[in-house]
This record gives sequence, C-alpha cells and structure tokens, in this order.
Amino acid sequence: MTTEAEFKDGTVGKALALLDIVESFKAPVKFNDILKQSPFPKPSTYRLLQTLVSQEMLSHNEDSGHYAIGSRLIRLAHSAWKNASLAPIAAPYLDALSNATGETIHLAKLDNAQTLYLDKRNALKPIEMFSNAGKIGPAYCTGVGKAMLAHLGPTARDKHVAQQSFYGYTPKTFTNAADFNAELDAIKRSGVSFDDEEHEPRIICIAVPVLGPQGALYGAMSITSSTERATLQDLEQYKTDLQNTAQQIGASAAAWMLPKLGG
Amino acid sequence: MTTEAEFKDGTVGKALALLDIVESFKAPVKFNDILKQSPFPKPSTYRLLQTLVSQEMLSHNEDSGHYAIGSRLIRLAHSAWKNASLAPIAAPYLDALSNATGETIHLAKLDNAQTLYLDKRNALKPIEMFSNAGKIGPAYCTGVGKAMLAHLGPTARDKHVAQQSFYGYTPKTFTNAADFNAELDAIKRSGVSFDDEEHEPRIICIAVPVLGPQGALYGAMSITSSTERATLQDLEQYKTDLQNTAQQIGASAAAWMLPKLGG
DNA sequence: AATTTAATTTCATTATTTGAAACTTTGTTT
DNA sequence: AAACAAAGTTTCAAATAATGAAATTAAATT
Repeated sequence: MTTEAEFKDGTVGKALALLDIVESFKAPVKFNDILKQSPFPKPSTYRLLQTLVSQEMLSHNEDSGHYAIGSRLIRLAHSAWKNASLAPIAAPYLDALSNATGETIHLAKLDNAQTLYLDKRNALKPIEMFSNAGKIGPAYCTGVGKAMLAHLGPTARDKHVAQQSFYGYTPKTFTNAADFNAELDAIKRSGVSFDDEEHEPRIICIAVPVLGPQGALYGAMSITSSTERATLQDLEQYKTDLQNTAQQIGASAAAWMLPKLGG
Repeated sequence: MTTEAEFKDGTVGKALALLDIVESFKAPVKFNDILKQSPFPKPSTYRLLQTLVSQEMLSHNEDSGHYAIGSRLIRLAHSAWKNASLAPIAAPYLDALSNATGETIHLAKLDNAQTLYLDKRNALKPIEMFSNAGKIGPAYCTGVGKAMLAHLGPTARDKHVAQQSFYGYTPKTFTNAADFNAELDAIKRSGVSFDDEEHEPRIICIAVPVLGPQGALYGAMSITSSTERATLQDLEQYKTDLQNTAQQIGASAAAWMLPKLGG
C-alpha cells in the first residue's frame, strides 16, 4: 500500500523495508497491521517477518502474535552507539565544512589513549599523508589527539598522558610529559590545538574538540594542510568555522544520546 | 573462515552475519579484513556489502574504502531505543520471574499519559483478561499505570493526572483527581501499587515501578491474578521478588543507556 | 453452530543468488 | 619507472531461493 515501485537489493532490501515498517509503529504490532503497510504480497511479507524473527532482528510474542524490535537490533544499536555514534551523526556537517573550505578534514575519537580516526574528507588538492578512517594514530602529536586530551577531566587526562610513548617522530614532537602538559593547558585555555609538523614533516593542522552541552568529550575534528600550501596562521582562519561545526555536532550527538524516558 | 556451517535465512541471514562482522571490529574496516572473517566467498561477500551500503545499513568511504556502521542502523537504533528499549532488556528477567512464580506478568511504560504494555508472560493457568503486548490501557486504574504515575516528578505527575478520564469501569475505580492523588502519594511512600478490580471485575494485581539508579522512571511491571484465585494479601507476598526484578531491570537499562564516550 | 477475519502452508513458476575464474585497479618493491 | 603483489571488481552459466495465487487452518466474532 505504501509504494508500488520496484525494490532494490532483493530480499535484503525487502526485509529491511519491513523492519522499518515495524519500527514505524513505535510499539508491538500484529501481522495484519504490518501487511497493510507492506508493499509485498501476504506470503512474502509473512516469510520475511519469519526470517527477521529467526534472525532476532524482530521478536514475536507467541501468545499475542505481536511483532516488536528484536534483541539483535538492540545489541547492534548499543554497540554501534558506543563505537561509532559520532561518525554518522557528524557526516552531514563534515560534508558541509568540506564543501565550504575545500580542505582535508578529519573526525576522531579517543581509543585507548590513542587517536582513532572515524571519518575523513579529502581536500580538492589532496595532501599525501598517513591517515584514514579506521586508522589509529598517536594522541600526543596530532592536532585532534591534543585537542581531546586537553579537554579531559584532570584524572582521566593524567591517566591518558601516562600512556603516551613520546617517541620523537620529528624534531618538533613533544618528547616529555612536562612540556606536553603545559601545551595541553594552553590548548584548554584557547580551545584550539595545532599540529606543527609534530607527527609528519610538512603536515600541519588546526583542531578543536567536539564537546557536549555539559562539556562531555565526544571527539575532535581538524583541518589539515601542508607547509607548502599554508602556515599555521592561515589555518587559524578556520577556527570559527571549525568551532561552529564542532558545536553543532556536539549538540546533535547530545540530543541523540539522551532519549526521553517515562513519557 | 569463522564457520563452515550452513546458513539459515538465505540472503538476509548472510547480510546480517556480515553486519555483525563489521560491527565486531568496533571501527571502520576494509573489505579484505571483512573477507577474512566472512564465511562466504569473495564475490558474495562483496555483493552483500554493496547491498548493505545501498541500504545505508553500512557506510562506505569512497576514498579510503572503509566500511562502517551506517546511518540507517543508527536511526533504527535510536528509535528502537526510545520506544522499546525496556522490552528486550527486561525479557530474560521476566522469564525468570515467570518461571519462579508461575503467574501472569506484565511490563509496561507510559505513553501519552496511558499505559502501553510492552511485554507479557502468561500464568500456568491463564487468566481471561483484556491485555496484551502492544495494547494501550488507562493509567489511573491499572497497577502499572498507578505505579508509574506515582513515581513521576511533581510537574510531570500533575500534567499526566490532568489527562486521565476517570471513567468508572467498576465500582472501585477512582473517579476524581483528589482521591487519586492521595492514592499516588500512598503508592510513592510504600513503593508498591495494587489494582483492586479497578479496571476489570475479578482482576487484581500488584505492581512496582522500574526505576534507574537516580530514580529515572523507565516503566513498571506487575503480577496479575483474579479474585477466584488470590487476594491482595496473597499478591503482597510477591512484593520482594517484584522489587528485586524491577531493580535489576532498571540497573540493566541504565547501563545500556549511557555509553561511555571519549575513551 | 455459523460466519467472518487473521494467520499459515502449498507448489509450480520465476527471478535471484552463487562462485570459479578473469580482469582491473591500487599499492609496494626492486 | 618497470615489475610485482595485493586488493578490489566484474562476468556468466549453473544452482538455488523467492514468489504469489490459491487453498488451508486457526482464531475471533456473531
């Protein structure tokens, strides 16, 4: 009844369409009510629902015959939430910032005292550098890493700083905790961090934290360039854009995080 | 490589197996790494991933080739969370309580100042009554409804009480807000509520709220019987069991709700 | 007990999935 | 920059799974 268009992606697409329908009821629902919304014939709808139940994407109450969201979907959801929630939420904002600036943009979170890159947008003229979504890098010598460490609470920050290797990638890399802590203090005060060829020669960046409304740390994002094309002063022009985008992502993430309960 | 067993549920089962694999990496991951975990041949794995991307259950970064959890899964997750999160979390606890007591058990949440039944376990000797998962009932004359209203904050409680119809289903139904508010005060003090044939003749129950550690209201649960088989005093024996179960569900729900962010 | 409505099963037809192999692209080494 | 290796993508005939009209059974409702 909803649509008559051909369905893409075969059985998988159809099964997911039914998942959406069940979800859209916002409450346990019976077969016939699903069928009314289903673009598929009765037996197909029936079997697809059976499959989804067998896969625990839906649950089916034997007594009442009601279908509801299943435990596997909740488990996937919970896990996705913990590990990747920022990336899908931030994606449209990264796109916008990428279009506006044409520069290389990274989104990252902390992972075991290291920087985990969640997403990336390439510059119009890409820079040859060593990063990608999914890649793990050091925290103490990247713009995003420093921005995140600087905005942790004192206890967490000490714990994370203690786990840094302080290996000297370049002559400009911080190589001891004392100097590095002073840098973090400065970053916390200014709200921005810079990577001045501290990880890779020629590669520079400006980064800001992504914070929730109460200051909870969600991650960080950066705009990257190279010494051939820009100076730190040039990058500083992006500070406002970056902070605005980070603020929007943080607010958006916070809104998603806190479902209203109890009616 | 993970398993050689036959796969149930055709393409849908296979696609979901790949979803699980991508999720298990907890971070964006490349095709070849997925392939190593995949029980399916390369082209099948490849096409299933394409399908999942096309369906936005996964995202695929064109530049880096990384697969990650997609926006549709996050959207489903978010919605499932808001609307049904208690049911799958509570299911095993309801099973245990059902086995232990052999009685009819309900799990409910507030929905627009009404009671929405999320799940139900039938007694060994079922009672003929008018409830089911997915059903919406009144809040002011059911055990779970009263338990929930009693544990709202003052503002929310007034708002919800104002929306009750106070229709007199039975001679024992509360029919005005003043008496009802006194009842809610008593329930708040004792931590339990009873339905003494207030909605349906012969049907009685004992109910407790499901609360988070800081007192956030998640829902309520009840044990139901009939006047032929039990008295309110008999039901009161279940108070401790009910409260323990509700406490476990509340703690479990709270743990799921609050993902740790920022490493 | 009769009737309507909802849920489930059947089965020959039709459409999709399958996977070995070939091919292309991308990244690495000499 | 050529040669090599690894990752990613496409092809196509054979094998398999999905389809849906119709029949059947089960559950409400009269």
